[in-house]
Amino acid sequence: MNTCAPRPIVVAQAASASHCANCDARHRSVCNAISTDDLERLAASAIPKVFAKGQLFIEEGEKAGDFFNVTRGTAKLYKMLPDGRQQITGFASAGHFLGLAVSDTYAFSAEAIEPVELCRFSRSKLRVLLDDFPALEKRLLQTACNELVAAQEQMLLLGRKTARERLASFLSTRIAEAAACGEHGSTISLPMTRAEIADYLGLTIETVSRTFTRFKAEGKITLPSRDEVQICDLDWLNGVASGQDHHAFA
Amino acid sequence: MNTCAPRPIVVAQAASASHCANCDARHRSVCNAISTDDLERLAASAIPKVFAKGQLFIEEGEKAGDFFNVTRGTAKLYKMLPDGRQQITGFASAGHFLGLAVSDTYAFSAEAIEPVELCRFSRSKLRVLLDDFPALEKRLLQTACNELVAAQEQMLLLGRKTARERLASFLSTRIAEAAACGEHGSTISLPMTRAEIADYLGLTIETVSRTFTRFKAEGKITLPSRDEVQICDLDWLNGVASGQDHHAFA
DNA sequence: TCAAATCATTGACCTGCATCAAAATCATCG
DNA sequence: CGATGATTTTGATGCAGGTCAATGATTTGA
Repeated sequence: MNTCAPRPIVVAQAASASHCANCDARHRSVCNAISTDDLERLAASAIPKVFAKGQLFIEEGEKAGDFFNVTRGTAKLYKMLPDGRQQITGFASAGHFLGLAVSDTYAFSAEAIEPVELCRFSRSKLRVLLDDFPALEKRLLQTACNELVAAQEQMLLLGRKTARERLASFLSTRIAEAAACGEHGSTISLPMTRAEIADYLGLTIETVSRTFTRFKAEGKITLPSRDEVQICDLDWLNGVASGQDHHAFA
Repeated sequence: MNTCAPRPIVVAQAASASHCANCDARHRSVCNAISTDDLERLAASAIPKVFAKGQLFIEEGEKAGDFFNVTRGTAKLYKMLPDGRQQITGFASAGHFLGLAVSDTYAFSAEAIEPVELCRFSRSKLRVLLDDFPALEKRLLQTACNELVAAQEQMLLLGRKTARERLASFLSTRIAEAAACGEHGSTISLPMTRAEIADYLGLTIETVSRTFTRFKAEGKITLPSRDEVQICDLDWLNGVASGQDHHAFA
């Protein structure tokens, strides 16, 4: 069974306490552009939904009728070629806004890689919200700019970095994201499989696995469990990630 | 000498006819969000500039004080690794808005690959414009979304496509862009060198050259000159670009 | 007009990562 | 549990595209 609510569920509250007011992801999502007083307006347009691991909830090429805001869990965003080759363009976790596209069809697919909770906005309802709350639009533009910067960084990775550098960049980014969320440990947990890491980094499963093994053999990381990585030498990791010593052999 | 104005220059007009009103690129840029009546307001904030081929006008990591809107010519946008490896993330031609970044430093560098004319906006002046013209902000968000979609497509290319597919995608996109600008011929002119194409596609100069040669040998394109490509079989090109027949040998 | 510099093409060879193929480990559930 | 299937690791081998090295072609400038 896929149960998706490991935290206490707040059921059928009085109308005054909207689900938006209780949302853990609010402060880190675009919704923080809406003042507390206006949260009910927001809550009226946002329909909470839950998807089990493996469920596809955005499909490339389909009519783009809805926007989503992830409040819990992680989804992979990806594009595919007709013969099945897949490129994951990003992982969306709590606070991530999905569907930013002017076109009337989705440009990518999205699938839950662990139980995902999100809020759904219809295109039309979002338009009304944007007209009523210019701050929300500003916030959305900011978000889009940040994603653009991340996308450029990923292009550098995919176009010019070696397998070692790609995996180091991936781990380095994850550590930084965890730190930004207040988790300052040296261990990160990876909700995605090796196959998904490979599809994100433009590599194969085997190369990802071998590179993990080599990092471990070099004493730079440990692998406490299948989905945990402990970074032993963060400076070294960041150095490799940024492409220093491409041809050094230390 | 680098002279950059092959078209008649409009000099020192009466204040009533602003440079924005005469701008060829206006209708295809974010500036078309501003009504004709308000053009003077826009012109007062936009300072025209010219850069010769080879000039760097945005440098990654520098303080991001200005935004730019290209009105003529082409610039390459790129990121570099410390050892010189370069990834071009895009080519910006007339109508392209540059500098979209929330951070206070530029995330990429920009260099003119042919004489470039552009309008410069200071961060502060742009902010005022955005506050006064919400439509401009909406337009900017649209633009950012479109670039995001293009970036995702490029990630698919860099992460999963073969050299043949990459070059075919590049040519296919260029043909489509030309068509969108009203040029419906089967010949495209490339303002960039082979090295720049390579840095855009995540390949080497040699591989780009060899792939061009093979396409020519297969009768799918001709190369009338160094910077022109004529597409003989557009359907074939689009097929290869979209990754069909990865393992076909026709 | 010609020399020098830049850019493009072509060829020979090499390597990092992909592919193919087991084996080992882990997760799920009857 | 213990069996079954999924995931990960490891090994052997192959190849697409990189590297190195000339040679042509085109542009630039004196």
